[in-house]
Amino acid sequence: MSKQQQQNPNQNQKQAPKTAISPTRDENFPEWYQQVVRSADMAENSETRGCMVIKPWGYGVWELIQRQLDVYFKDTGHKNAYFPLLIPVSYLEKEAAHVKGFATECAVVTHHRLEAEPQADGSVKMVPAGKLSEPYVIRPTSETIIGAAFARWVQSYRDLPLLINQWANVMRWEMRPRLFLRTAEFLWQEGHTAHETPEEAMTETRLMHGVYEKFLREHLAIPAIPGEKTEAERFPGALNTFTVEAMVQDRKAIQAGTSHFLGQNFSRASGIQFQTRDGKQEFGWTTSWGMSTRMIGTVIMAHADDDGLVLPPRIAPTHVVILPITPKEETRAAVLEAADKLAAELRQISYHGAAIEVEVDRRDLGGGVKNWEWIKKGVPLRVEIGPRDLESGNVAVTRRDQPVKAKEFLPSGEFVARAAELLYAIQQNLLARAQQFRDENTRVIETKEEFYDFFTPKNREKPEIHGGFALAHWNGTREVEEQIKNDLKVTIRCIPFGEGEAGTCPFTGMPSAQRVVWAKSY
RNA sequence: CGGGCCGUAGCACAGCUUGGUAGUGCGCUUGAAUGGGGUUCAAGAGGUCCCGGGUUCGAAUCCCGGCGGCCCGACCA
Repeated sequence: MSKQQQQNPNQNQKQAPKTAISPTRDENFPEWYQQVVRSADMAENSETRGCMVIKPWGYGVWELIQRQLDVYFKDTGHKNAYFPLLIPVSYLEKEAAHVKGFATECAVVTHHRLEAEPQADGSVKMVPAGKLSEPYVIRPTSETIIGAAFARWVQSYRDLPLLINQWANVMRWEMRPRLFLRTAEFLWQEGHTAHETPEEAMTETRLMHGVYEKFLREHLAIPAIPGEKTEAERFPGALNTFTVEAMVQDRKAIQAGTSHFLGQNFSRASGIQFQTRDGKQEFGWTTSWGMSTRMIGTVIMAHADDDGLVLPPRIAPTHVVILPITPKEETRAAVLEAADKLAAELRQISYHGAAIEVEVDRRDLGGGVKNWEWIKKGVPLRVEIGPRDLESGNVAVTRRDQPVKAKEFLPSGEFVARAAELLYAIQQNLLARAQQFRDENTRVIETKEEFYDFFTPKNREKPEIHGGFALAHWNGTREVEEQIKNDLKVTIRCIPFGEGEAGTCPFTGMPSAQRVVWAKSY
């Protein structure tokens, strides 16, 4: 691409690109993603390696995700709390599988101060001093330190269930960062609960799993397949891991939220013990579940198009942007006044129990620059109001889920009356669209040949977007999973719930209890 | 940690082969026009050419060493 620009820079500048984002999804999906994030002004890379700066527009989306998820947590009886960023290394060591899973990506704090060390050239270098007797890791997750707290808080069966959630940042030293999708530091929530019986803990695990599935569908307009992880993909230290797997537009899978049944592994490790109803001592049964800023990346890859971000209205920081068209100085004041009046009327309208968020963009920018900015930001509704509309009483409305030029003129009053309805319709349409995309790219597969063909690009040199979700049988062994992963980089994303029909594993000819979902993944 | 590529203005890059005044586009500032679609014109600001050493009258350019980044692989909530 850069070569083309070098060869013919003038032509490239004069030809207005057909799409706001280049390259397009088909041309280069990963690069398209980066450009969407940048064009929407959501986040940027920081000078701290692997970490991002989340800018107001991106953080606004996160705040809405946070706010709405939190309601579900509260509704299901959870309370928020906060635990330390730094975890003593000895805590991690308590659970063997857990420490093994996270050891390779821990940032370690070994010192507690800096000392000035004069250099030969006269400058001063600050070097770590005050070595800690026991190092800390910056939390990659908080099971161990929350477990230690739970051990203090839980004495009796009367203290159970203990239902806690924390909103926090965590750090996992990633080798290959990508904005929102995989960064060294990210924001998330982690729920941690302790229960009296395994049944109760499992019910909790499944309940929160259901909350995630519902949240994705109703708030992010993403249909996800709920199911269980195989042993190979399980959370380190968990007995069961449940996932919601979404498909994004390059047809890969992304894990959009996980809920773990931890059995007594972590309560043994942390000493979460309680006196039972019949006076015995027993270890508690714990769960944990989390959803992160990765959801923002998921939303982008699920809904954005070649003109930039497309936000589901429920998580759009601004629902309606009003663009005053002020071609002549004489009419300028009247147009702005009408725009403000329209904004005020819209703010009286309720959408999902809160006022519609409206912004009047009065910046003195020329032409369609402003309009394109809002397109790239993914605002659900754009409304133009100009001198001609003052006379006709109309406004020009464009939905972000429709083509850029699909402008509809509506009487101003009618638009106000229908604004909430339009937002519901956009939300609905995005979900339907994503659902259709997933269905079109999900295939029931019976043979090994068909399977390998499905996941092999036609053009080896420059792989096109290919594959999708494959529903195929599996004999339940780790060996098969391993083999497929080595051959195709395809893994089992989940074992879906529901009555699975038995069949034959296409890779081994052995019996299979049910079909599982295979895909390449993020 | 292995293989490849690259460090020049806020961003994207040209210039390096063949050493000789630091460039282009976007963005930014100011002014004017324009105004239902990514607008135009004019003026302007902005650089330790990654760092250190060497060769040379002279280094962004050549040589040596270092540091940093990107991509592919490996690893992976």
